[in-house]
Amino acid sequence: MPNIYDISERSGVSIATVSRVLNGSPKVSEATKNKVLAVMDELGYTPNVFARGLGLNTMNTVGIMCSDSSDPFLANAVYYLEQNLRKHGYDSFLCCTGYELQNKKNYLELILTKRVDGLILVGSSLLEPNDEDNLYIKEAASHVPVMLMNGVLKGAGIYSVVCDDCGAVSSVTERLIKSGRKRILYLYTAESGSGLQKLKGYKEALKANGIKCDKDLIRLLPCDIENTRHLLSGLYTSGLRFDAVVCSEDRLAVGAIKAAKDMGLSIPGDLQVVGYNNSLLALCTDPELTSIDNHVETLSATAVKCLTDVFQGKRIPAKTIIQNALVQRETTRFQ
Amino acid sequence: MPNIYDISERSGVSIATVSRVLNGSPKVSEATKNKVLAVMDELGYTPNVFARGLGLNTMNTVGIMCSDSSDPFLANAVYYLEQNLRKHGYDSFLCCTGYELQNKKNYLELILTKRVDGLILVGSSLLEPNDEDNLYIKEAASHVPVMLMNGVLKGAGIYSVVCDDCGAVSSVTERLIKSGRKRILYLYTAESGSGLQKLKGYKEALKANGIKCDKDLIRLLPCDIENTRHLLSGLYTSGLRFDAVVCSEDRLAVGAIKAAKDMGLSIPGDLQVVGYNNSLLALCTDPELTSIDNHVETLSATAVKCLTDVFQGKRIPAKTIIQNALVQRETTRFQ
DNA sequence: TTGTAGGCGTTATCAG
DNA sequence: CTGATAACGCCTACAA
Repeated sequence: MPNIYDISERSGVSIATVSRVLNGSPKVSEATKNKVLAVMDELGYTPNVFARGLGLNTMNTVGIMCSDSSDPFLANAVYYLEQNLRKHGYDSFLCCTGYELQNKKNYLELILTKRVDGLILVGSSLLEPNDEDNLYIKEAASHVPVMLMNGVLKGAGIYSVVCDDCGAVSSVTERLIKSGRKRILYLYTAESGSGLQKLKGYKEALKANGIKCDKDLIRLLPCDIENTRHLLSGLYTSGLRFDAVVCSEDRLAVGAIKAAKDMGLSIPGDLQVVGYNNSLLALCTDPELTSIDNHVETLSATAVKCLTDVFQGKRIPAKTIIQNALVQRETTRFQ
Repeated sequence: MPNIYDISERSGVSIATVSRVLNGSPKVSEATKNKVLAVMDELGYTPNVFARGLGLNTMNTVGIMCSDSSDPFLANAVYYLEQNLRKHGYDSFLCCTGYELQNKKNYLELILTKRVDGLILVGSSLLEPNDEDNLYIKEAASHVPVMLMNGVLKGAGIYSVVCDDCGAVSSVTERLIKSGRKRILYLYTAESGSGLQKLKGYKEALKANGIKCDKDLIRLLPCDIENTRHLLSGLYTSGLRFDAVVCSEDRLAVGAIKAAKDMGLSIPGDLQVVGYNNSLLALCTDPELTSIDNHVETLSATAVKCLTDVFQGKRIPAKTIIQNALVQRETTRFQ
């Protein structure tokens, strides 16, 4: 592989001049510039990123961390993030941490080792409910800017882009109530930031409409179709009644739809169902699932925009909120 | 950030010794080793990857290229690849190219620029049907080893890990035939490597069972649920008859299931449906979808294993074949 | 406009 | 076992 000396020699100029051409310095005569470029082309020269990084201490790379990139929502996010970063001239280092705190810590350290220019943490599942367990993130933020996507954490160098999860759930719950539903089941999978926001929205809507919150109607469960299906069937068999289900994940909603069939309930007549994320799954069920769309694309684009703004020394708000939208399909019936 | 000189100074040894400790060289006395380690710990020392890369010309990083990491199959693959690479001590550079040839070329060049140690190209959609359009990959393989996951290309430094797509489709088609189906529709989305392999399997099964291949029953279409649904309904309305559908993607199969409902056909009685990839979608439909599982996890693990073997100078076969398995659910009825 | 020389932080090759 | 010292390839004052 040719280096800057080869180019220098071949084109009869010094390495400094070659370097200048490489970096588009204005103080190089057109003639020498063309000559050098020609030689570079001829020899198939590519600058060595290590050498460059060594001096500049940057490699135009952003680390993306998520718990599990095979989760449909996160997969989408990772995709859009990568696309947007590239558009801004940055490459992506991907890192899937799983759900254990110690792993998250290890990976974060590892990724910092790689001298990334910034960090994007995707998904609220990366944040621990206990605030002191997130100290390692604050520590990281003292080295490079950290963007949280769908999660909020306060600290210097930490920025968040989030959906209005609370508002979205509150709004849809309210619409269910207005359509006559009184016993609305709420299913969620994690006590994570957005999980709690959504729950908050649910409770707010009930309260605003004078409905007492029934603990039996709020269920924390793993994110699994079959499991949800059995749980709901079980609850129904044991006498619990509900006329709507709001879920924090589309997967739960799929389970709910299947359970309805088991229980002989018609959708949306006997039971209305709302999912979250508006993923591909929403189009696969029968009837098709009404779901809250959290605009991953916008969310990702905003995260990248904010991060690159920070790189350029601009000041940006610590928290940016994106509105989400309800996509109505066949599992609900309200205006 | 402390460097090797700081450690050297503080611990009273030369940088050479520090470096030896860093790399676990055996010829360092236990005493000095401990002393150095203590200082490193105290100062929170992290070796600079750029400097290291500069000398070694490697950063223990593998580039992962795929067309679209939000595709459920590719998302899974990316996830498992990342996990496995990390297990072997490699980091992942992710690159989503989209489907245009020129972009693929650009990204490949870009990723090589980053001095990755190897390349994994995921999904047959990265390969062009026209062989000379894949020259850029062969070119890349002259620099670093290239692993193709679910695609085959011959050339020095190019290795493939693939499923037996042909065999899997052939087998399931044969079972449909044995169960009495005669007019089996075959839907596929791309003339890519695995797309053609699957088609080949379909044709082989027909031939082996003395059924003439009807061109009308083979359809190339975009990978979209709604579109598939309408196409099938349209075909049916216009008089085409079929009693089974084999699809190259689960998404197509979802469309087929919905179309069956539109047409008033019962599944699996009037119509049996088989999908491909055994993705989450297969669990969302009603009835649940029988699908061919191509063992992404095994596939990914194998790809990484092979690549790291190559790194270590081992000789590995140019092509490794993984068997896939049929997961029977409710859209088929055969033994 | 161009060239010279020093530095970035490691690793590796020699001597001791 | 340990220490000097020369690469590795690029960037950038500073000089010319």
